[in-house]
Amino acid sequence: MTVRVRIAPSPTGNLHIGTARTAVFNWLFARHQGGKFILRIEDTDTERSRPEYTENIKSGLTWLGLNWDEGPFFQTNRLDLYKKAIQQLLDKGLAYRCYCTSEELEQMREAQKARKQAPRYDNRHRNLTEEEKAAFVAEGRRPVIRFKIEDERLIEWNDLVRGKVTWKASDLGGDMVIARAAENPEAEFGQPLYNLAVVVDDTDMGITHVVRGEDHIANTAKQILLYEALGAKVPEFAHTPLILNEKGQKLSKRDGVTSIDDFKEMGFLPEAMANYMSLLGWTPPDSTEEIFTLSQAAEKFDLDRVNKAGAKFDWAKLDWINSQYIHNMPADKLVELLVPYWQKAGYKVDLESDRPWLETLTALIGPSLTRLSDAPKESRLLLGESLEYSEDAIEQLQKEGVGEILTSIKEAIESYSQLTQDDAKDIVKKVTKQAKVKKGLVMRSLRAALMGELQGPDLIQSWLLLSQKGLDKVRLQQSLEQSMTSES
RNA sequence: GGUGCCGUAGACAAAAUGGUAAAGUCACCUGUCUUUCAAGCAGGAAAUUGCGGGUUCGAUCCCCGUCGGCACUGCCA
Repeated sequence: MTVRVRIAPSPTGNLHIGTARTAVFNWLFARHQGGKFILRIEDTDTERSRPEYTENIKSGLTWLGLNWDEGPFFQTNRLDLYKKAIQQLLDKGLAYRCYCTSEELEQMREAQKARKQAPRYDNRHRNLTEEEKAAFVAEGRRPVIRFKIEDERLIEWNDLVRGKVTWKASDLGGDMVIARAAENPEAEFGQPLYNLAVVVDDTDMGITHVVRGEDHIANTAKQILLYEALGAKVPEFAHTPLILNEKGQKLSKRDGVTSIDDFKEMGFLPEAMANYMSLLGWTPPDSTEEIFTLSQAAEKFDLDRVNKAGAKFDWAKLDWINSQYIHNMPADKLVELLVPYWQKAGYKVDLESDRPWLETLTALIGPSLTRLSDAPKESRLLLGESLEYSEDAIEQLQKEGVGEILTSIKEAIESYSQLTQDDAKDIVKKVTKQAKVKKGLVMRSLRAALMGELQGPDLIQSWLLLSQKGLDKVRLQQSLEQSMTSES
């Protein structure tokens, strides 16, 4: 039997991290089993569904490297299938028309709550007489279709993550709505609803394993009933733990950044995101190494190593994983990812005309980056024209003898048309000897003069970069003025 | 209110068919390298395995209870 799994997002928002993580698990499972990973867009909620969200979901999955083998299928293109299934249930007497108004239902639930009872539909229209039906119709009411749920049923399945799960049908809230009321008075019934559409699709698409978040557990119980009613084979189920926010609640849009787009924008790499998401609730068998690609994970992935407890989302760990990917990326590749962030920050960089310089810059600041978006901040002193001296840099510049040292360096530079690394080192050595001071003093002073700060990436490299832009002389001059004015 | 699930260090978590001092990773701290920061490397600290009881020679792993957290409880998905 070939394994077939699916990710079935609804296009009512951008690709959410929770959906993406579910997609990761499905993808890993499919790849490990040599099965198929299918994308299905659940757009039966026509009110809230938007094509741009579908696009966002597709591009997000693609960005993460979660390629699908079939689809995307759209539920709105498959309405006939659902209609047929609903009609079938109606014909078999397993479903019926319910004419309750939403006000009536709400009132009923309120009353139940007031009596401290569990809110549920009381199946009041299950056995309407023809006269009663006719009366509702005459009132202009349009019915929904409800699927009968027999309270005494016990639903059981062997969950691939949680083991044996049992559910009493009486805890499912009464007969469930599977189709909305028709908007068109001619129609038999309206839009099919989630649980019905899912079961029809999963059956039709030959889905063998349904891997989804544990917030769907109650739906699984309902859906098993539907599979049986439709005479379909029940697939295997696996319910993964939820991703939790800092407070331990299900991560939701209210927690700020939750869409994959946002993470991309913030400078996270797709490999890092996928890596981190796979670790949210799953551990590889020999788990001392936590940096791995999706394909490497797929080799070892198994649902029985998926954890049952919810996983708290940890920015620090994501950052660390992201930094690992950035640090291990060759500069010629990394630079291409950095350019947009520089440009967004207002720096006029042009990869085509300035590639070697930008690549050297990238190699220099690479190890300081946690997110791609750190690039402007980490490289601003090398990219920017003007310089603001920090307090300790000014202090450094005002130290005795520093002015002379900088002057010597400035003079030394004049004799080079193009400074090389060796030249730079030679100059430092010479000036150090000449001034009879420690090398540290020269380096610190030079750093203060060139960068305006006392800390940062390798100074010689930074100097060379500035030199290639002709900025070293300018800054040396500027710092000399700075030290003079302050000295007086 | 009901139902379900979960509860190992700040976070993610491993392991034991019940058996010697409970993996690993991040964060944190220290050292090292360096002109400096970061990265890297080396090391350190951190858990009476939610709590109480039971079974047992022995439980964190089994049983009972309890507390806490979360999820679900829609003509959303």
